[in-house]
Amino acid sequence: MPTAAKESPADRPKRRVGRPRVAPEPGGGTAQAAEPRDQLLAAAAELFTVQGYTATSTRAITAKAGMRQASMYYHFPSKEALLSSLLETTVAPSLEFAEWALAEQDASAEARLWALARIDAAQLAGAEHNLGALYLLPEVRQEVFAPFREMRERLRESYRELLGRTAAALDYPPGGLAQRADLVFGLVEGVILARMEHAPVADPATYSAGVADGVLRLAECGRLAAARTQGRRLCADWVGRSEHLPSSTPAKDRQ
Amino acid sequence: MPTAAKESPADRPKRRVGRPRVAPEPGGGTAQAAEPRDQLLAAAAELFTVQGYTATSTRAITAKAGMRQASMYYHFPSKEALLSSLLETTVAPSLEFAEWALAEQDASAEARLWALARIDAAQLAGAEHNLGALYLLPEVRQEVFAPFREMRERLRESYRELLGRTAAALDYPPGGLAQRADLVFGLVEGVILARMEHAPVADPATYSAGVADGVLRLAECGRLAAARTQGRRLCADWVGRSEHLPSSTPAKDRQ
DNA sequence: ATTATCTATAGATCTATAGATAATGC
DNA sequence: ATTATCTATAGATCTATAGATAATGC
Repeated sequence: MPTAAKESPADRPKRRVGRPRVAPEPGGGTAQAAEPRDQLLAAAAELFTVQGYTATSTRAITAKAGMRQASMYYHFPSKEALLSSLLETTVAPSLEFAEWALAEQDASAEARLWALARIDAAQLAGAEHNLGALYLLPEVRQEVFAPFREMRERLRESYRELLGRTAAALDYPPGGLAQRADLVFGLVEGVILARMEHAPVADPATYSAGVADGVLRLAECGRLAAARTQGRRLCADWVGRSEHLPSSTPAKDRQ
Repeated sequence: MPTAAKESPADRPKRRVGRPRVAPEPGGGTAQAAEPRDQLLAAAAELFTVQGYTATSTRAITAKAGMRQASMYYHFPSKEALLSSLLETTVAPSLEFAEWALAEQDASAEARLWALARIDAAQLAGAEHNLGALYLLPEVRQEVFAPFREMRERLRESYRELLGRTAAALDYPPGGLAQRADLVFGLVEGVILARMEHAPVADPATYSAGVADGVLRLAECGRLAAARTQGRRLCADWVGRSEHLPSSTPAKDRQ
């Protein structure tokens, strides 16, 4: 008989290699069967978004993940690495879409702008634990996190670029484009702020479509209905497309 | 001869009561002649907004203010009290305007909404050290800061209230008002996010008027020009009004 | 005497490392 | 033998308090 099934069918507690944990899985939070690395990421995501980075101790993270403080360092070299990993998985999907949309010359700039806002807002609204708030952590200004700030800056640039290609942009006053782009970006990220104070967004799909509509209103593009129709198609194309590719993000990040 | 001039005319270094400081005023930052309490607040404002609350030590604050770590506790009972004081002076002015505007039944809801956004955005854009970012600090969720979260919630409510009184609101879908209010609030607070990543806003007056215009576009109020004209008048009324009153905020907070 | 600072430090953290240990794999 | 955990702890913080001290005020 060749090698037995690598993943046990989850009907038994799955015996793992290595010294067993002494700390119990705390009820609720993390899925029991998850990999330790993912348990740590999930715990850190919740604590960093709610309490902040410096205010969250490695002890608190590991307690929530169900292990001892020092065991974290078997999976991550530092506390910073945890935040880096979370930042990475948060910004990457939106940025990938932005760069794909920029290249889709067939669609109108308005439709692509709508679609970008729609995808971006949906990701912010739908993610567990308001991950977008991680970018607002002051600690992200530290030099270690510069790569993620740059990714985010590229995302902002994509908004500016698409906005500049809309027909309405021709009528903006000099210097108005940059300001308008700030407003647009702020509108999308308003999702983060809303989540910080309210409960999680009830219906991400509707909400993010409303955000995307708002973006076009702000941009003073007319013909909203047409752009929305075409934009929806772009979103659908992207989702279909990325489902065939070997996804870089784990399946549970999608929804 | 009666009591001499209480304030020396600033031509001499002004001899203060109490043991002299040993730490030098660090160049730049704080005005030399400021009160120690204000020096601490200014230092904390810069450090909290840039580095975050927990990541900023009392030692760093006092070093920037030009005194020793323990001397802070003569002026403030705790590090939390410093943040509380900053939060208070940041939210109070906008909230005062909001409550005045809500009561000004003579003006249209559109004009008052424009004016609120204008005043609020100008305060966020013009303040030194992006003080609005203090509300985004995760630590503000702690119970001690609940009063300030409530003040801010009342400000958000004011936006919702004015938005609900616009003519356009009649056409919003059910449940659309709350979402629209979130978008509006997010748009205004986008100023904070823009400042977090860019340089300070070059021209707060123009910028904040642009934000206020954007709010009405988002709200789908027509007749923007009329609302803007009336809104500008409301802003002017308020500024004139508050200059006669005994201001609760120190003079240097205005600008 | 009062004021505003200082020095020194207690006591409580917090991150990361060293080295032991209890499982499975072969 | 390898893996994934554990216990224990070094070393570096950090906040707040105790008590001394160097000015001015009267």
